[in-house]
Amino acid sequence: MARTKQFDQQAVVDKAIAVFTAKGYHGTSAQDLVDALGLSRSSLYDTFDDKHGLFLRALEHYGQQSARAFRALLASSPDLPAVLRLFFDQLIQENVAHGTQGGCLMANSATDVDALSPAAGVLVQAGTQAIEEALVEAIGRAQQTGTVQNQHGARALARSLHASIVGLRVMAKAGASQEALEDVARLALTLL
Amino acid sequence: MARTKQFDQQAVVDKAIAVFTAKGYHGTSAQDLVDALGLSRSSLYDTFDDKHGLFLRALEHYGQQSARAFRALLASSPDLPAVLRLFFDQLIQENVAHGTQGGCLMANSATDVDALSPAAGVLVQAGTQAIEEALVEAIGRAQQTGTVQNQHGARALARSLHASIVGLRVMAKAGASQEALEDVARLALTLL
DNA sequence: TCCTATTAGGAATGCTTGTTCCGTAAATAT
DNA sequence: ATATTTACGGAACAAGCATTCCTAATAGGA
Repeated sequence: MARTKQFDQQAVVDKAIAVFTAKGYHGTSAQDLVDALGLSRSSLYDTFDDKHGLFLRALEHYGQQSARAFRALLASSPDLPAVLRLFFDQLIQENVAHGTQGGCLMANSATDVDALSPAAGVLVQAGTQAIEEALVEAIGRAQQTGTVQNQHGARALARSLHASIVGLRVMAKAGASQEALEDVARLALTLL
Repeated sequence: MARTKQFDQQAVVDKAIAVFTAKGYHGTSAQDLVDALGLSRSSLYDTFDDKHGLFLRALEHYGQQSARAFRALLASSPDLPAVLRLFFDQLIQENVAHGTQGGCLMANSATDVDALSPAAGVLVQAGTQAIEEALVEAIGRAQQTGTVQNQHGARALARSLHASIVGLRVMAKAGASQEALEDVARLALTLL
C-alpha cells in the first residue's frame, strides 16, 4: 500500500537511551534528539507521539534490556559470588574509564521521578523490581547449593546488594575514587 | 548609605533547596523560583547572579548543613550502631510518609552532574566526601572503644555504609516498599 | 505504470524560558 | 531633613523550547 519506515525503530530507541542517559530528560531538547537519532522531527512525532513518549519507550526498553542482560550474567556460572565480583569489577572499570559520564538511565530517572510522569514512575518501579527478582532467584539457587550462606534470606540479600549497586553508581557519578568503589563492592560481597 | 536587603538570604536559599530538590535543576524555572522564594526577579538576579548561581549556593549550603547535622547525630551517643539504626529508621519513615517526594539534593544532583556545571560537580564531590569523613571518624572512635568490630577498616566501612544510604534513598524514590528499605538498612548494619 | 498511502524534511507557530531594564519606593549616612 | 544609594516589582526582551503543518519525495500494490 505505502512506504515503509526507513529507520530501525529499535536502533533509534537505543540511541535515545544514550542521549537521555547523558543529558537527562529535561536537559534533552527535541533538537538534540533530531540530531542524535538521525530522523526528522515529523518522523519522530509520528512514531513516538512526543518527546515524553519516546522517553517512556527508551526507559521501558532499557529496563527490559538491562534486566535480561543481568539475568544472563547471573546464570553464566554456578559460583555466584565470583560472578558478582566480576560484575562489580566491570562496573568500576566503566566508571573509571568514562569518568562521571554514562550511568544508569533507571537510577537517573528515579532521582527525578517526581518531575516526570506517573507512567515513568511505574516503569522505574518495574525496572528495579526486575533486577531484584533476578538477584533473588540467583541467590536462592546459590543458597541451595551452599555457594552462598543461609544467614540472611535471599530477598533481603538481593535488596542489600541492589542498594549497594545503585549506591556505587551514584557515588561514581559523584566523583568517588576507584578505591572507594572497590571498598563498597568488597564489603557488599562479604554479606554473601 | 542605602537600603538593606529586605529578605533573609539564608531563608531564601533554604527555600531554593526545597524547590530544586523537588523539581530538579532543569525542571525548575525562574518563575518557579520567584513564586516559591517570595522575591522579585530582579532581586533574585541581583543577589545570586542567575539561576545557576542560586543553585550552586543551594547545593553548597545543603552540603554543609547536612554534613553538620550528620556529624552531630553520629556524636550524640557512644553506641554508634544504635545511632545508625535510628538514622536509617528515620530515613525510612520519611520516605514512607512522603512517598517518592523529597529526597537528597546531593544524590539527585549527582545523577545528572554531567548536565550541570563543573562547579556543581566539585560541590557534589565535596558534599559526599564530608559525609564519608564524618562516618570514618565516628567508626574509628567506635572501633577503639570496641563498639564496632575491627574486621574491616573504618574507611571501607564508612564507604560501604554511605553507599547503602545513597542506594536506599534512590530505591525509595524508585518506589521500593518499606520492607525492602528495612532489609537494606538491616544488612548494612550487620557489617559493623 | 500509475495511484495512493505514508514518509521525510523543514519552515512556521505559539509558548515558555532565562535574563535585562527601568521607574519607583525605601533606608541609611551626613 | 535631605541626598544618595540600593532594593524592589513588573514589564519587556530575545532566544529556545516542544509541537504542528505543509509540501515534495518515495515505495509498494494494482
